[in-house]
Amino acid sequence: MSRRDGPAATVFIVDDDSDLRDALSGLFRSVDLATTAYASAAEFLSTPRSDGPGCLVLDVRMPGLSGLDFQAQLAGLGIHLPVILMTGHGDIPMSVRAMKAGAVDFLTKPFRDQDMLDAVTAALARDAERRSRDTGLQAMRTAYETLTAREREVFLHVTAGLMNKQIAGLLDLSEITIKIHRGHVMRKMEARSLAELVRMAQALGIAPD
Amino acid sequence: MSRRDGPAATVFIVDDDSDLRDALSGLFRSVDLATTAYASAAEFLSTPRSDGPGCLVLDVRMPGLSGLDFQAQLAGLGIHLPVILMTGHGDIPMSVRAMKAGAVDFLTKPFRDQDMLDAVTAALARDAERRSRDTGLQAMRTAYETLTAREREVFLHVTAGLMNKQIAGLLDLSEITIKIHRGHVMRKMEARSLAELVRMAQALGIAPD
DNA sequence: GACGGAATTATACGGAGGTTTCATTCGGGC
DNA sequence: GCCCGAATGAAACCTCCGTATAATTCCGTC
Repeated sequence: MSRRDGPAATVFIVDDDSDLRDALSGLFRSVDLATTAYASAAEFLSTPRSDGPGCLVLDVRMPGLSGLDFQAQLAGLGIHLPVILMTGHGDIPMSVRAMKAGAVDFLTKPFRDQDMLDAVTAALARDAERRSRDTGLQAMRTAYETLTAREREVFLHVTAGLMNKQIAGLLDLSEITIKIHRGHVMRKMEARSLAELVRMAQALGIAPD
Repeated sequence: MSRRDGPAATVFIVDDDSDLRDALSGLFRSVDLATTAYASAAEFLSTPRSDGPGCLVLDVRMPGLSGLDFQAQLAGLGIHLPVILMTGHGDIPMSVRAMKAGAVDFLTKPFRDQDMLDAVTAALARDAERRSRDTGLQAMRTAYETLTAREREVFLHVTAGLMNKQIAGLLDLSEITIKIHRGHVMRKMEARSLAELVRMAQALGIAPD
């Protein structure tokens, strides 16, 4: 509860150079950021870790998986932490590739402490933003899971703007049945108005076309 | 009508090196891309130009405004063309800055023709995507402009999910008046259902909170 | 001063939404 | 065989939405 970036944000450092790991750890601790350091991507992956807010600071050149390769794999592993890359022997194509892949920043060693701190601040802000976007969405997805197949059909057509009788015609059902399903959808999704349901459909990516 | 990127996509080249301008023009014409070249940012800005689809290919080092400075100014000038930067004497911080500012790519001279073509293809795709997003939005904004102040208030509350009588209470009006305004909103916005109106509100950034 | 648009409200009516109650059918699962 | 949830639907009832008609007020323009 020390900074504006929220509770328990952790900077995960992955670098094979123990001196740099220590230096970075000290730097981040000096601004009250929790820090955990690893000597390799493999060590990071094999160590149990809470999925709290944070960001990754990766060295590009490491034995085993390079920082760039590791970055490319993260999404597939379900890890969405923002990434900051650093390198002592980089080139422009490398940095461009990293930025295209979504890196927050790409720093060349030696870098100024303040540049690293700025990058981490930006990364934590991005993570916080993603998390707040995700939080509401997760509850919606969970609620959506509880819908039956029929209810999902009705959900789709209702949020597309069709009237009950039109949906009834499409699905070859009676209007009263649509009303029942529609009521179930509203209750299960915890929507208090059609407008809210439409917004949920948007957030869930349930487009009419 | 020669490529999948739509009608009349133009590559705008801005570089003070006339040899490179000619080479790039030839390259783009070889794949049926319309091309216009300029020797400086100022020349580009002072030349009348249709606002059709396209992208910009900028040299970083130019007399007058540099490619990076020019890129930074584009949004303020209402120009949203995707930017590809190229340089013969760049460094990593420069490329990172450009990518952070939204550049599609950052190429170092000499580059392979195919790399430039790939970058342009990506840039045109990004432009086409932005345009298709913008097209519908522009019509909505125009329609929204025709709404009176009262109608906009009602629009806001309706798409927030409030009932007519609740809106009437908030605005200290009778329910029938809300119904009238609501009808006007639907007609002026050309929305055929409440769901459609809610989606428009989302697209227009008219959030309840 | 006349005209028109915006805003307001009332009455009335028809259509659409939503819930409750009751009832039937169909598949699983114990 | 029995129970349960999902799906279906009919009847009744109430609320909400939407429009048409008509009227009043205010404000700015011609």
